[in-house]
Order: sequence, then C-alpha cells, then structure tokens
Amino acid sequence: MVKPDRIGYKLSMSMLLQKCTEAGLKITDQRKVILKVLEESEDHPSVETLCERARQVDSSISIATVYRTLGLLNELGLVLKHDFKDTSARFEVDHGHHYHLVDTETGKVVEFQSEELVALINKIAADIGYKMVDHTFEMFGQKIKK
Amino acid sequence: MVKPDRIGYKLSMSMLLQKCTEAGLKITDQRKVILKVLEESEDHPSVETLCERARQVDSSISIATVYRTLGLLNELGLVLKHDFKDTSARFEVDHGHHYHLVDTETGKVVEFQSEELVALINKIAADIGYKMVDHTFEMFGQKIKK
DNA sequence: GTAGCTGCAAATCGTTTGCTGAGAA
DNA sequence: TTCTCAGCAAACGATTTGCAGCTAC
Repeated sequence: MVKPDRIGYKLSMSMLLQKCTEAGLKITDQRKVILKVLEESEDHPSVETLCERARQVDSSISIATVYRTLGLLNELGLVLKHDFKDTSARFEVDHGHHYHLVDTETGKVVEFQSEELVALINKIAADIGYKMVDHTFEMFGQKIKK
Repeated sequence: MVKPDRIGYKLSMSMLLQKCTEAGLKITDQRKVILKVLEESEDHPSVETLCERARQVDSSISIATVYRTLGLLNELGLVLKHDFKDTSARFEVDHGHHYHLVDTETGKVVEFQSEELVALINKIAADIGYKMVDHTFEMFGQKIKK
C-alpha cells in the first residue's frame, strides 16, 4: 500500500539512523559514512562508486562493508537496488515511490512518479489473488526530438 | 482486465528459425535443439536448466553455446531475459506482452496480461518526452488467503 | 563482556572469451 | 571456400564469505 507521507519525502540522516537502531543494527562510523554518502548522492551509484565516495571521508572503509551495509539497508527497505542493464547494481535511498527511465542513447536516468501506476499494479496483484510486496520497474527509452 | 494464465500468441519453431535466418544466423543443430527446448518450456528456465534439457537431446551441447545462443536470441528480441531475484537469469520465448508475479513464499511464477498497464507505461514515457523502447517489470507478492 | 561489525584476502559462481577444429551456406 | 560457430577450459568480475581482531552498547 502507498504511504502518503513518504511520497516525494526526503529521508533525513537522523531518520535513517533511527530506523537502523530500531532494527537492531549497531551504528558504526562506517555505516554513518556510507549512509551519509548515499543520502547525499543525487544519482544512483554502484557499490564501487559508493565505496570511492565513502573512502574520501574514511579511507579505510572496505568494499565488503559497503556490500554488507547495502544488503542490510535493502532488507530494511531503506535502500533500493536497481538493475539498469549496466554491469553492476545501482543503489539509492528510498525516497518514496518513483521510477526510472534510462535514456538508451546517453545513459542519463530520468526519475518520475505516477500514482496511477502504483494504483494499477496494486490492483492487478489483487485481481490475480495476490498482495504485492515488492516490484521492479525500469524503463528504457529514446528522447523524442521536436 | 487482468487475466492470469499463459497468454498471447505462440511463436512456432519454423517462425523462430526463419527470423534467425533473416538475421543472418546459421542454423546449426545446436541452435535448433536450444530453440526447440526453449519453445517447448512452459516455465522460465535458467541457462543451466536449459542446458540440461538440451543435453538430453544432444549431450555434447556446451553451456557456452547456450549462453551465446540466448544472447543472440535476446538481441533479436525473440527471447526475453528476466530477473526474478534468483541467483541467475531466466529466459523464455517472447510470446507477446505479458508479465510475471513471483510468489514470494513458493517461488511459483504467475503470468498475467494487462493492456491497461502497457497503455499506461507508454503514456508515461510520452509524457516525459520519451519513446519507450524497452522496459522491465516484475512483481513479487503473497497469495491472499480466503 | 559480548554479540555484532570490520578489513582483508580468498572463494564463489554466473557469465564471457580466446583458441582451434568443425560445419553451414 | 569462407566465415561463422562449437566445445573446451581458462578468464572475468561482481558479490560473498571465513577469519581474526575491533567496537558499539
């Protein structure tokens, strides 16, 4: 179901940390750095890119920790994992329902929202007897020239 | 109207082979076996599963050939590649617009069709100035108990 | 104190690729 | 004949994991 209060809402660092604590995770320096870097990223970084950014703050952070942290955050639903048909997975903080269209010519990622789409897929799931718990949806397109 | 079940038109072997020929591919025995096995599969086999099935017909077929063949067929648009959050990719012959809902408890895959969904995503792309050339959409859900 | 976390390096494993002989056109 | 294709095995590369020391709580 759609949580209205999360649509287009920006999850703050303190909120993210709070949710981690609630989930029983220990708030280590590394996790704080990784979360901060993720939260400040305007793009959809790969694990490697994220690790590089985190290392600029704390050069000792290892890629294994980044993988483990992202895995946990993804399980908690705080972080989303995307497959843009690139070589590696891309991540972002879940700031509410929005989707991505990847420009097949430039690789640029356009974000968009659609309540209509959210409503439709929930309806579809219900129609075939299921409660939707997750879904993936990525679009690939070419810019229309005018 | 959403309608679960296997749907859409069925691409015949001869049609598949014809499209391969048109694309300039050589029709080898291995390719014929792989195509036949794929075309007869009612599920969404992984490369490994597909290779095992193909080997029952011709035990000399290697997994490398299966990978290469699927890659080519996918490029031609004859075969679709899915990510069911399993460890490996799943494949099927493209029998027309339909989607998948994976039961998160049993792993069972339910196919469904929705013209409404197709129309909506095309409209969304157009709204943001793009022509949709491809998209991925997978749902994950729990069966509603009655 | 201790359960959970980290860095390191090695292991995993799905997928790709170089090479060489074989076979379709 | 020619050029693609197949099988094999090695390479690749993203991700995971065992281990031993460290740290949040």
